Amino acid sequence: MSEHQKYRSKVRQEQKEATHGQILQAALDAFAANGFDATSVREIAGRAKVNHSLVTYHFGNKAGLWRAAVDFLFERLESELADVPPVREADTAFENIKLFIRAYVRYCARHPEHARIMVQETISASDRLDWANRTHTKPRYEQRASVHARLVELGIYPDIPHFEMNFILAAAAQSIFTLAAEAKNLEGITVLDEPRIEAHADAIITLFFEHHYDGN
Amino acid sequence: MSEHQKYRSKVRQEQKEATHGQILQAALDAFAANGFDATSVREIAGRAKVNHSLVTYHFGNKAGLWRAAVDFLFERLESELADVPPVREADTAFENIKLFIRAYVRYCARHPEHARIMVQETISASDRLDWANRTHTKPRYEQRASVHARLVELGIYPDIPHFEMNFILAAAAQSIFTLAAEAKNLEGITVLDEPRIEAHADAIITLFFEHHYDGN
DNA sequence: TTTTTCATTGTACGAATGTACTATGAAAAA
DNA sequence: TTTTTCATAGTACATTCGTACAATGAAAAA
Repeated sequence: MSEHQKYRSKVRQEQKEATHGQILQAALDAFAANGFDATSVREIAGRAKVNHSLVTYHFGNKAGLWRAAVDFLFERLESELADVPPVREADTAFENIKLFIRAYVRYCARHPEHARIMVQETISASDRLDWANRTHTKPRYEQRASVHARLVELGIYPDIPHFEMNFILAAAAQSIFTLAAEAKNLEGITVLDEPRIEAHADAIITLFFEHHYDGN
Repeated sequence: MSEHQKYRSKVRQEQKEATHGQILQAALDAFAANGFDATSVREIAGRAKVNHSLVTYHFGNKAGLWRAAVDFLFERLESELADVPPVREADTAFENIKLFIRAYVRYCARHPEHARIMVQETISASDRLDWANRTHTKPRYEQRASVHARLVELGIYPDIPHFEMNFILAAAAQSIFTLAAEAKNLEGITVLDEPRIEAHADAIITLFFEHHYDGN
């Protein structure tokens, strides 16, 4: 092979990347549905319609595939929320935080596997969680902390710790989509259609920011 | 054996019930930590320090043990929240719903395994979930729906569907305890000590009922 | 005392697991 | 054309799984 050849055959490379992507997608579905330990490499390969050995070939091992899947999730999150206007100017901060909440609710509905995977891993307190927090969650968390401080300063957020606010808001936004099976079961509702998603964003915004009981 | 003998040896019966209870407790811990499929009967037996065959003997099979564990959880929930004053009288409704929220937050902190088990099962959308919803969740949900209607009528709750309110409130109350590993990881915080539990209840009540941003 | 009961223990087995390994064969390189 | 590469497929293996079933032995019953 020529020393200068940087690219192998384009056809082959594209085929390889297609396989890589199929396995990754199948892994996202399977890990979200069943969690890491209860998902078998062979099940993922079956969903992706490839031989089970290809998982080892493309990702080293099962844990490597999981990390690749989680990398994918957070990179997509970052890119899909990239154009939400930042919370900075006092006169637009209130509208912008509501825009952000709405955008995040839509993201949760579009990609429920993200929260499903992370919730299961958090409950198990695995060392995969440590890795994911170090690599993805914590940087984002600290970034939001400064936004939180600004919003408290502006009087938009009540003066409760970011720690509390972060968990409450994330849980409120994610839960009906992460737990869609419960919604289906309790109300016969399919939670992932558009009007219902907007209704959920409305509910959170109303409850947190636009509702006030004056104490009778 | 005499036809009239209803009770076998008390000593033996107590010993048997003790074993039964040990297995049940171990199952709660294990199912909460790893979910149904990723928990092995042998691991549960190991935690309970009994032979693995006793699981089959006492509970028929793994699924039977799971159902017994979930029965236990909901019965304990019922009994531990039994003496929270009901929301009926208009002049005490606001205080009473806050009392209920505080009591529920405390329950979530005291027994995080409850939400952990149910969340994992809901994400997996197993048929164990169908059983649990039919047997436990749905009756409680419908009971709360009537309380919700009363609170909307009184102007305490905003006029958003019970469906939304139920998910948001439950998620807000449960999340920091269900996801205690994340709290530990992000802030180094052990979430289960008493002042922090009260702080969490305060945060929810403030955010939902006592905070209002007037727009400006 | 002898017999019966039954909570517990021990054993066994087919199925499924993660992954290391070899084999294959079409396409790229020589 | 012949040789090499490498993405994919097949095989093999130790380990663990749920659970069926037989063995045990101390306590209860007779």
